[in-house]
Amino acid sequence: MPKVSDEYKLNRRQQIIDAAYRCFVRNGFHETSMRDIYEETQLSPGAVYNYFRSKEEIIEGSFQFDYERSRELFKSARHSDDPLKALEELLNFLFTGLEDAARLQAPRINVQAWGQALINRRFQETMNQLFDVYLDDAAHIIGRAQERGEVDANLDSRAVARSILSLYFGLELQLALDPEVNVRNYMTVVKAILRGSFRQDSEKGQEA
Amino acid sequence: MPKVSDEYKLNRRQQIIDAAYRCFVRNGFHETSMRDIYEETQLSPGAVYNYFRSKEEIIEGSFQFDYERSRELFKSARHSDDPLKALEELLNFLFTGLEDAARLQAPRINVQAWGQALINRRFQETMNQLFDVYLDDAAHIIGRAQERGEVDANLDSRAVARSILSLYFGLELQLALDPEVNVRNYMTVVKAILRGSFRQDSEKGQEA
Amino acid sequence: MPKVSDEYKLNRRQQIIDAAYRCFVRNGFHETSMRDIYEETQLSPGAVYNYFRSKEEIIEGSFQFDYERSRELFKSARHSDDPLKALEELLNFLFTGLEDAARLQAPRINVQAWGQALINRRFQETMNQLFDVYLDDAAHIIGRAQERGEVDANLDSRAVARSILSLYFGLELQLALDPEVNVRNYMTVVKAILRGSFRQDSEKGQEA
Amino acid sequence: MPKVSDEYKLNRRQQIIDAAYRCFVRNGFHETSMRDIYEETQLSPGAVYNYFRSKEEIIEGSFQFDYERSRELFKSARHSDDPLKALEELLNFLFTGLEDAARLQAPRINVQAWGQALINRRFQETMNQLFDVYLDDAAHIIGRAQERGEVDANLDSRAVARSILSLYFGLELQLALDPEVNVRNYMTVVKAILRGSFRQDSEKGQEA
DNA sequence: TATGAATGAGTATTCATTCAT
DNA sequence: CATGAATGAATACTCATTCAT
Repeated sequence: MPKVSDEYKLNRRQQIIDAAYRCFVRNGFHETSMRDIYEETQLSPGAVYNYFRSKEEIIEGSFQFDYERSRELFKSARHSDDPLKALEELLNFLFTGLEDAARLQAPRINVQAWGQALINRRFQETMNQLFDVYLDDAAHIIGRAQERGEVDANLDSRAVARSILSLYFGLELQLALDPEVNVRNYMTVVKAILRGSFRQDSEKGQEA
Repeated sequence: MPKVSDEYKLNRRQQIIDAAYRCFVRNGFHETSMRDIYEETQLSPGAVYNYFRSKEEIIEGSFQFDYERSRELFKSARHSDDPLKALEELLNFLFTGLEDAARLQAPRINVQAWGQALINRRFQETMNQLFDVYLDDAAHIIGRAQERGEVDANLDSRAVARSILSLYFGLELQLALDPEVNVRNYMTVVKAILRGSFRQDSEKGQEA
Repeated sequence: MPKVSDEYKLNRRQQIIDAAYRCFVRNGFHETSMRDIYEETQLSPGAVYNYFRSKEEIIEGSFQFDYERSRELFKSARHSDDPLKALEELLNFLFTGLEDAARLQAPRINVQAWGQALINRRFQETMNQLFDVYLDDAAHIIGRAQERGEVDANLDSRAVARSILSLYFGLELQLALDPEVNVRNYMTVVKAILRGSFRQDSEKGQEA
Repeated sequence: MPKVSDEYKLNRRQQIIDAAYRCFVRNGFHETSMRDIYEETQLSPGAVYNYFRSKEEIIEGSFQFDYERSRELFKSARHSDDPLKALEELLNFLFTGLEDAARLQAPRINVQAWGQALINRRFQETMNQLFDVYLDDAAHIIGRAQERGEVDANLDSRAVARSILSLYFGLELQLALDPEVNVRNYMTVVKAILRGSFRQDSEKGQEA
């Protein structure tokens, strides 16, 4: 086979990642052998190794957050006039994305990736970077909401950011174990928390 | 060699689990070989296999939620006069437990266990059972709070329960990646959410 | 299988080396696969790896010069009253050893080892050490013979030592390619060289 | 692409051999992959295979004694009036050639080729042929010297020839391991052996 | 019960070679 | 002639598990 277009190569690469993805969803990273992958790909072992240097590289290739898009949204939320509203819109985007991802069983991959991140240096760094960026942005947004008197100023803004992250990743975990989880209802709850309408006024009235 | 007391056997069993636990924290389930385990145990391979039928059994043995105690607390919370208060106390207990567990690096084990649950039938069943029980109890408590007009009745009680579960497991994930996470501050945020004091009145005043 | 005597283990080790030796003689280091070795051993792959950490270790184990014995002889030759006679006896021993070794096809292994020494650091060091020791000793012996007026003092003693080494290794090479080479006749020539009786007086008489 | 001149093809062929030679000197035949070779050549795998049918053919191509020239010299030495003198000149030529070859690290290739000859039929035949021709010629020359009373007639002429071959190949081995070996000094020793001046008269005088 | 030597299916990866373009 | 993607048999080595002592 002669020289081949970059597109051809990217397609092949994607083909391998897709095949690996299906294997990983079925059997996990460790129960999936290279054999499984290249049989699923309908390629020869050598062909797979033309596109990836190792199994680990394939694993890394198989989970890709839409990092760019969400980072962008976080950034713009930082400068919004109404930080909580921007945060809500952002979460709306993220949770909707999760709903789609769940249909592709991405949570199954990602939950395994968390475990991998505890073992593998490169994974860990990627994961930490991701978390830190999100935490920083979210904490900043919360901080601004606190300045505006919209969020209890006594709360640690980073802790609030962590709780929001938990609401996201906790849902991802639950979706991994059960893809039928009703994401819409869950989102409604998250919004209620952000809006302060989770707890009813009745009691507050009593307290007042 | 003569028959040996049950206590002796239990001790040996625990000794193996402890050794395995240390290995798993260090290197994860899959990067830990049986060799690693029996070297850490100072036992022979055959000896280990006298107490566990397989590596998988050891893995299963190595993560044990304090299932009994928390179930009990959930049960009693179900019948409390002040469900939200009972829930808060319950979460207080669970989060404090997590703080302790983090010192033993248990979250590192549990996060891996989530990944394992996606692959391994038995793990999955255990995990689902656990989740379902917690979800059922928490949803029931929330339902009662809704009946009492303390929580927005429009929210799906199970979705609320899921969000609470997320706040717990999301923290566990963050602790696995970074054991220095400030659990106290996080708990304060969770309480603020439950009490409805997360969002400030200022804006609500405007709405009124 | 329980704990086993050291003798047992040494025997197994030797059994593996012997099997590998036969394979190497047949097919060389590189054309011999681990599979060949453990099939020749009638052992399982794992069993072989209980005794050797790698194929390379087996290769190293498979060629063992009688280093100790010959070193000893070299040493004592250094202090002999009649250095050339001692050297001759020494060579007698070495060549006879080679004759025996040739029956076991050892030269085939050693010639390959020379090639390996050019590639592999550890081999090279071993080989160089061996050569240096022999060269030093032989050069010293020649030096003493020169002092006694028995060898042309204009010759570089180390170069003489090198030529003696060549007579040895050159024979080994020839034996590797053809085990039927007549070692006795060859030894006679070497002795004639050492004794100066290789070249006939006839011509010298003419010169006188 | 159009048909191409023979010169072009020969150049390409030589280019590949040169590249392979460099690789073999560095890493040996077996640690050198075809990949190494065609990367060193700056050619594609397919291109290399247009000029050589296999890796083995490249290996064969990479070591080429100046067979023709030395055969010629041997032949003429056979018919010389002064056989020993002719032999000395011949060796002079061969050793000088070795000195040059050592600068190109040819001994490193040849020592490996000896090992290869033990494994590979074609190599073995080539090598044996070479040896036999040399041995036959050298033995014949020695025989003539014996007839002329210049060499001890009791020595087996073929054994003498073998010892001379050893002096040559033994030096090659030593040069492979250490290219700094002083070839000039070594040649002086070889000449002294041929001339019978290696051993001093002093002792002989005593014997007389 | 404890031992640890032995098992052998399984692993990721390599690499000489081919052939469609 | 040149390209280089594809092939796939072969490789060294691992590791959960067994079982004779």
